Amino acid sequence: MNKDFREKLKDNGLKVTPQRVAIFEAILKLDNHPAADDIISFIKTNHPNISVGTVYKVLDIFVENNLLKKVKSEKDIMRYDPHLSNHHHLYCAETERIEDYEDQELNELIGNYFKKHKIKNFKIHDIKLQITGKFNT
Amino acid sequence: MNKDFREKLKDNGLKVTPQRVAIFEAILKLDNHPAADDIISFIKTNHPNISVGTVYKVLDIFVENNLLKKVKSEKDIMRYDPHLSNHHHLYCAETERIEDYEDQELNELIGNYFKKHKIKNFKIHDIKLQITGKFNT
DNA sequence: AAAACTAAAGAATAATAATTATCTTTACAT
DNA sequence: ATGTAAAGATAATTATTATTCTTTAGTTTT
Repeated sequence: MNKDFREKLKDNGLKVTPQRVAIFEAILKLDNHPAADDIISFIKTNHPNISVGTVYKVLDIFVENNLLKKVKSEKDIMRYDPHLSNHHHLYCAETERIEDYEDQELNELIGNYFKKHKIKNFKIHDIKLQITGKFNT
Repeated sequence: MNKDFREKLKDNGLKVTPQRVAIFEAILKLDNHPAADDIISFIKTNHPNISVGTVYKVLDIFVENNLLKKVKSEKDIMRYDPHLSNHHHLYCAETERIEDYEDQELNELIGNYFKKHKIKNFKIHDIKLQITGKFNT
Protein backbone atom coordinates (compact mmCIF):
# COMPACT_ATOMS: atom_id res chain seq x y z
CA MET A 1 0.00 0.00 0.00
CA ASN A 2 2.74 2.37 1.01
CA LYS A 3 4.71 0.97 -1.89
CA ASP A 4 2.00 1.89 -4.35
CA PHE A 5 1.81 5.32 -2.87
CA ARG A 6 5.51 6.07 -3.31
CA GLU A 7 5.62 4.59 -6.74
CA LYS A 8 2.58 6.42 -7.99
CA LEU A 9 4.13 9.67 -6.93
CA LYS A 10 7.40 8.83 -8.62
CA ASP A 11 5.68 7.63 -11.77
CA ASN A 12 4.07 11.01 -12.08
CA GLY A 13 7.35 12.80 -11.52
CA LEU A 14 6.42 13.88 -8.01
CA LYS A 15 8.68 13.83 -5.02
CA VAL A 16 8.11 11.69 -1.98
CA THR A 17 8.37 14.11 0.89
CA PRO A 18 7.84 13.67 4.62
CA GLN A 19 4.77 15.90 4.44
CA ARG A 20 3.19 13.85 1.70
CA VAL A 21 3.87 10.67 3.57
CA ALA A 22 2.41 12.13 6.75
CA ILE A 23 -0.73 13.32 4.97
CA PHE A 24 -1.28 10.00 3.28
CA GLU A 25 -0.77 8.07 6.48
CA ALA A 26 -3.12 10.38 8.31
CA ILE A 27 -5.88 9.63 5.83
CA LEU A 28 -5.34 5.91 6.21
CA LYS A 29 -5.38 6.15 9.99
CA LEU A 30 -8.30 8.56 10.25
CA ASP A 31 -10.38 6.23 8.17
CA ASN A 32 -13.80 7.90 8.23
CA HIS A 33 -13.34 9.90 5.02
CA PRO A 34 -11.62 12.78 6.74
CA ALA A 35 -11.99 16.40 5.76
CA ALA A 36 -8.91 18.56 5.21
CA ASP A 37 -9.38 19.95 8.67
CA ASP A 38 -9.33 16.52 10.32
CA ILE A 39 -6.13 15.71 8.51
CA ILE A 40 -4.52 18.96 9.58
CA SER A 41 -5.37 18.46 13.25
CA PHE A 42 -4.15 14.89 13.19
CA ILE A 43 -0.85 15.73 11.57
CA LYS A 44 -0.17 18.72 13.78
CA THR A 45 0.45 16.41 16.76
CA ASN A 46 3.52 14.76 15.24
CA HIS A 47 4.40 17.32 12.65
CA PRO A 48 3.55 20.68 14.18
CA ASN A 49 4.98 22.96 11.51
CA ILE A 50 3.03 21.66 8.59
CA SER A 51 1.20 24.42 6.78
CA VAL A 52 -2.50 24.44 6.01
CA GLY A 53 -1.87 25.43 2.41
CA THR A 54 0.49 22.53 1.99
CA VAL A 55 -2.15 20.08 3.11
CA TYR A 56 -4.70 21.41 0.66
CA LYS A 57 -2.14 21.48 -2.12
CA VAL A 58 -0.99 17.94 -1.41
CA LEU A 59 -4.55 16.67 -1.25
CA ASP A 60 -5.21 18.15 -4.67
CA ILE A 61 -2.08 16.56 -6.03
CA PHE A 62 -3.14 13.21 -4.63
CA VAL A 63 -6.54 13.50 -6.23
CA GLU A 64 -5.09 14.51 -9.59
CA ASN A 65 -2.72 11.55 -9.47
CA ASN A 66 -5.34 9.04 -8.37
CA LEU A 67 -4.06 8.37 -4.93
CA LEU A 68 -7.25 9.66 -3.40
CA LYS A 69 -10.82 10.37 -4.33
CA LYS A 70 -12.87 13.36 -3.30
CA VAL A 71 -16.19 12.59 -1.69
CA LYS A 72 -19.07 15.02 -1.72
CA SER A 73 -20.75 15.61 1.61
CA GLU A 74 -23.96 17.26 2.70
CA LYS A 75 -22.07 20.22 3.99
CA ASP A 76 -19.88 22.39 1.87
CA ILE A 77 -16.66 20.65 2.71
CA MET A 78 -14.77 18.06 0.76
CA ARG A 79 -13.76 14.76 2.25
CA TYR A 80 -11.14 12.33 1.07
CA ASP A 81 -11.16 8.62 0.43
CA PRO A 82 -8.09 6.43 -0.06
CA HIS A 83 -10.22 3.57 -1.30
CA LEU A 84 -9.68 3.55 -5.04
CA SER A 85 -11.66 0.66 -6.41
CA ASN A 86 -15.11 1.40 -7.69
CA HIS A 87 -17.45 1.72 -4.74
CA HIS A 88 -20.40 3.59 -3.31
CA HIS A 89 -21.04 5.48 -0.12
CA LEU A 90 -23.37 5.13 2.82
CA TYR A 91 -24.19 8.52 4.30
CA CYS A 92 -25.58 8.73 7.79
CA ALA A 93 -28.66 10.94 7.85
CA GLU A 94 -27.86 12.18 11.33
CA THR A 95 -24.12 12.38 11.63
CA GLU A 96 -21.23 13.10 9.33
CA ARG A 97 -20.32 9.47 9.08
CA ILE A 98 -19.64 8.11 5.61
CA GLU A 99 -18.84 4.46 4.92
CA ASP A 100 -17.74 2.66 1.83
CA TYR A 101 -20.03 0.15 0.19
CA GLU A 102 -18.48 -2.08 -2.39
CA ASP A 103 -20.64 -4.53 -4.27
CA GLN A 104 -19.62 -6.03 -7.55
CA GLU A 105 -22.97 -7.65 -8.20
CA LEU A 106 -24.70 -4.32 -7.86
CA ASN A 107 -22.22 -2.65 -10.17
CA GLU A 108 -22.92 -5.27 -12.80
CA LEU A 109 -26.65 -4.95 -12.38
CA ILE A 110 -26.50 -1.23 -12.93
CA GLY A 111 -23.92 -1.52 -15.69
CA ASN A 112 -26.14 -3.92 -17.58
CA TYR A 113 -29.16 -1.77 -17.07
CA PHE A 114 -27.45 1.17 -18.71
CA LYS A 115 -26.13 -0.99 -21.51
CA LYS A 116 -29.74 -1.62 -22.42
CA HIS A 117 -31.03 1.84 -21.56
CA LYS A 118 -28.69 4.38 -23.04
CA ILE A 119 -29.11 7.95 -21.93
CA LYS A 120 -29.53 10.09 -25.00
CA ASN A 121 -26.74 12.59 -25.62
CA PHE A 122 -24.76 11.37 -22.67
CA LYS A 123 -21.73 9.12 -22.40
CA ILE A 124 -21.44 7.60 -18.93
CA HIS A 125 -18.01 7.54 -17.36
CA ASP A 126 -18.91 6.52 -13.87
CA ILE A 127 -21.86 5.80 -11.61
CA LYS A 128 -21.85 6.26 -7.88
CA LEU A 129 -24.62 5.60 -5.42
CA GLN A 130 -25.22 7.91 -2.51
CA ILE A 131 -27.09 5.75 -0.07
CA THR A 132 -28.52 7.83 2.74
CA GLY A 133 -29.86 6.25 5.88
CA LYS A 134 -29.20 5.34 9.44
CA PHE A 135 -26.55 3.16 11.01
CA ASN A 136 -27.63 1.07 13.95
CA THR A 137 -24.46 0.78 15.88
CA MET B 1 -46.93 24.83 -10.04
CA ASN B 2 -47.08 28.36 -8.76
CA LYS B 3 -50.23 27.33 -6.94
CA ASP B 4 -48.43 24.54 -5.15
CA PHE B 5 -45.68 26.91 -4.22
CA ARG B 6 -47.95 29.45 -2.56
CA GLU B 7 -49.99 26.83 -0.85
CA LYS B 8 -47.04 24.94 0.50
CA LEU B 9 -45.75 28.12 2.06
CA LYS B 10 -49.11 28.90 3.61
CA ASP B 11 -49.61 25.35 4.84
CA ASN B 12 -46.39 25.69 6.77
CA GLY B 13 -47.42 29.04 8.20
CA LEU B 14 -45.02 30.97 5.98
CA LYS B 15 -45.78 34.20 4.24
CA VAL B 16 -45.84 34.59 0.50
CA THR B 17 -43.62 37.57 -0.17
CA PRO B 18 -42.40 39.17 -3.40
CA GLN B 19 -38.85 38.07 -2.61
CA ARG B 20 -39.86 34.47 -2.15
CA VAL B 21 -41.81 34.51 -5.37
CA ALA B 22 -38.89 36.07 -7.22
CA ILE B 23 -36.44 33.51 -5.86
CA PHE B 24 -38.65 30.61 -6.72
CA GLU B 25 -39.30 31.90 -10.21
CA ALA B 26 -35.60 32.49 -10.72
CA ILE B 27 -34.86 28.87 -9.94
CA LEU B 28 -37.49 27.68 -12.38
CA LYS B 29 -36.19 29.98 -15.09
CA LEU B 30 -32.50 29.34 -14.50
CA ASP B 31 -33.13 25.65 -14.80
CA ASN B 32 -29.61 24.24 -14.63
CA HIS B 33 -29.62 23.60 -10.89
CA PRO B 34 -28.49 27.10 -10.03
CA ALA B 35 -26.22 27.97 -7.15
CA ALA B 36 -27.20 30.70 -4.71
CA ASP B 37 -24.95 33.07 -6.57
CA ASP B 38 -26.67 32.45 -9.91
CA ILE B 39 -30.00 33.13 -8.29
CA ILE B 40 -28.77 36.35 -6.75
CA SER B 41 -27.39 37.69 -10.03
CA PHE B 42 -30.52 36.79 -11.89
CA ILE B 43 -32.83 38.43 -9.40
CA LYS B 44 -30.74 41.57 -9.09
CA THR B 45 -31.72 42.62 -12.60
CA ASN B 46 -35.43 43.02 -11.77
CA HIS B 47 -35.20 43.29 -8.04
CA PRO B 48 -32.01 45.20 -7.36
CA ASN B 49 -32.33 45.65 -3.61
CA ILE B 50 -32.67 42.04 -2.64
CA SER B 51 -30.18 41.05 0.00
CA VAL B 52 -27.77 38.14 -0.22
CA GLY B 53 -28.66 36.97 3.25
CA THR B 54 -32.31 36.91 2.32
CA VAL B 55 -31.66 34.65 -0.63
CA TYR B 56 -29.73 32.16 1.46
CA LYS B 57 -32.33 32.27 4.18
CA VAL B 58 -35.19 31.78 1.75
CA LEU B 59 -33.41 28.92 0.03
CA ASP B 60 -33.02 27.19 3.38
CA ILE B 61 -36.66 27.74 4.15
CA PHE B 62 -37.62 26.26 0.80
CA VAL B 63 -35.47 23.21 1.42
CA GLU B 64 -36.89 22.70 4.89
CA ASN B 65 -40.41 22.94 3.53
CA ASN B 66 -39.81 20.67 0.58
CA LEU B 67 -40.14 23.20 -2.16
CA LEU B 68 -36.56 22.58 -3.25
CA LYS B 69 -33.82 20.02 -2.92
CA LYS B 70 -30.15 20.68 -2.36
CA VAL B 71 -27.79 19.06 -4.83
CA LYS B 72 -24.19 18.26 -4.03
CA SER B 73 -21.71 19.41 -6.64
CA GLU B 74 -18.06 18.68 -7.32
CA LYS B 75 -17.11 22.06 -6.04
CA ASP B 76 -17.85 23.25 -2.57
CA ILE B 77 -21.03 25.05 -3.43
CA MET B 78 -24.60 23.99 -3.03
CA ARG B 79 -27.02 23.98 -5.91
CA TYR B 80 -30.78 23.86 -5.88
CA ASP B 81 -33.30 21.73 -7.68
CA PRO B 82 -37.03 22.44 -7.92
CA HIS B 83 -37.68 18.93 -9.20
CA LEU B 84 -39.15 17.10 -6.22
CA SER B 85 -39.94 13.61 -7.37
CA ASN B 86 -37.36 10.95 -6.79
CA HIS B 87 -34.65 11.28 -9.42
CA HIS B 88 -30.95 11.07 -10.11
CA HIS B 89 -28.39 13.44 -11.55
CA LEU B 90 -26.15 13.50 -14.58
CA TYR B 91 -22.97 15.42 -13.85
CA CYS B 92 -20.87 16.70 -16.71
CA ALA B 93 -17.24 15.75 -16.22
CA GLU B 94 -16.05 18.91 -17.89
CA THR B 95 -18.50 21.64 -17.04
CA GLU B 96 -20.72 22.49 -14.13
CA ARG B 97 -23.79 21.24 -15.91
CA ILE B 98 -26.11 18.98 -13.95
CA GLU B 99 -29.22 17.39 -15.42
CA ASP B 100 -32.02 15.42 -13.91
CA TYR B 101 -32.46 11.78 -14.74
CA GLU B 102 -35.72 10.21 -13.74
CA ASP B 103 -36.29 6.53 -14.33
CA GLN B 104 -38.88 4.53 -12.47
CA GLU B 105 -37.72 1.20 -13.82
CA LEU B 106 -34.22 1.83 -12.54
CA ASN B 107 -35.53 2.84 -9.14
CA GLU B 108 -37.44 -0.42 -8.91
CA LEU B 109 -34.45 -2.45 -10.03
CA ILE B 110 -32.29 -0.93 -7.33
CA GLY B 111 -35.05 -1.05 -4.75
CA ASN B 112 -35.54 -4.76 -5.36
CA TYR B 113 -31.84 -5.40 -5.26
CA PHE B 114 -31.59 -3.92 -1.80
CA LYS B 115 -34.68 -5.77 -0.62
CA LYS B 116 -32.76 -8.95 -1.30
CA HIS B 117 -29.35 -7.66 -0.22
CA LYS B 118 -29.74 -5.85 3.05
CA ILE B 119 -26.80 -3.79 4.23
CA LYS B 120 -25.89 -4.93 7.70
CA ASN B 121 -26.41 -2.33 10.43
CA PHE B 122 -27.85 0.18 8.02
CA LYS B 123 -31.41 1.25 7.30
CA ILE B 124 -31.71 2.82 3.85
CA HIS B 125 -33.77 5.96 3.54
CA ASP B 126 -32.91 7.02 0.06
CA ILE B 127 -30.68 6.13 -2.86
CA LYS B 128 -29.40 8.61 -5.40
CA LEU B 129 -27.21 7.98 -8.40
CA GLN B 130 -24.49 10.39 -9.37
CA ILE B 131 -23.91 9.64 -13.00
CA THR B 132 -20.77 11.35 -14.24
CA GLY B 133 -19.96 11.61 -17.90
CA LYS B 134 -20.05 13.75 -20.97
CA PHE B 135 -22.91 15.39 -22.79
CA ASN B 136 -22.68 15.46 -26.56
CA THR B 137 -24.52 18.61 -27.33
C1' DA C 1 -62.79 50.65 7.35
C1' DA C 2 -58.96 52.87 9.55
C1' DA C 3 -55.54 52.64 13.16
C1' DA C 4 -52.71 50.04 16.07
C1' DC C 5 -50.38 45.78 17.22
C1' DT C 6 -47.51 41.83 16.49
C1' DA C 7 -44.66 38.75 14.53
C1' DA C 8 -42.42 37.30 10.56
C1' DA C 9 -39.45 38.71 6.94
C1' DG C 10 -36.02 41.66 4.65
C1' DA C 11 -31.77 44.75 4.30
C1' DA C 12 -27.34 45.86 5.55
C1' DT C 13 -23.49 44.54 7.50
C1' DA C 14 -20.18 41.84 9.90
C1' DA C 15 -18.39 37.34 10.96
C1' DT C 16 -16.91 32.65 9.97
C1' DA C 17 -15.11 28.68 7.63
C1' DA C 18 -13.08 26.38 3.89
C1' DT C 19 -10.22 26.97 0.35
C1' DT C 20 -6.95 29.23 -2.85
C1' DA C 21 -3.26 32.39 -4.18
C1' DT C 22 1.08 34.66 -3.57
C1' DC C 23 5.50 35.13 -2.28
C1' DT C 24 9.65 33.57 0.15
C1' DT C 25 12.45 29.94 1.81
C1' DT C 26 14.05 25.25 1.87
C1' DA C 27 15.62 20.92 0.04
C1' DC C 28 16.74 17.73 -2.98
C1' DA C 29 18.63 16.33 -7.92
C1' DT C 30 21.43 17.18 -11.59
C1' DA D 1 26.67 25.35 -7.55
C1' DT D 2 22.38 25.81 -9.71
C1' DG D 3 17.74 24.88 -10.97
C1' DT D 4 13.32 23.40 -9.88
C1' DA D 5 9.76 21.41 -7.13
C1' DA D 6 7.83 21.59 -2.76
C1' DA D 7 6.87 23.65 1.76
C1' DG D 8 5.88 27.53 4.88
C1' DA D 9 3.72 31.79 6.12
C1' DT D 10 0.50 34.78 5.23
C1' DA D 11 -3.03 37.20 2.84
C1' DA D 12 -6.98 36.98 -0.09
C1' DT D 13 -11.21 34.89 -1.82
C1' DT D 14 -15.51 32.65 -1.77
C1' DA D 15 -19.56 30.73 -0.02
C1' DT D 16 -22.27 30.85 3.69
C1' DT D 17 -24.14 32.17 8.29
C1' DA D 18 -25.17 35.27 12.01
C1' DT D 19 -26.49 39.73 13.93
C1' DT D 20 -28.89 43.81 14.32
C1' DC D 21 -32.08 46.84 13.08
C1' DT D 22 -35.93 48.20 10.03
C1' DT D 23 -39.83 47.18 7.18
C1' DT D 24 -43.84 44.82 5.89
C1' DA D 25 -47.91 41.88 5.97
C1' DG D 26 -51.54 40.15 8.33
C1' DT D 27 -54.48 40.39 12.42
C1' DT D 28 -57.00 42.62 16.01
C1' DT D 29 -59.27 46.49 17.96
C1' DT D 30 -61.82 50.45 17.81
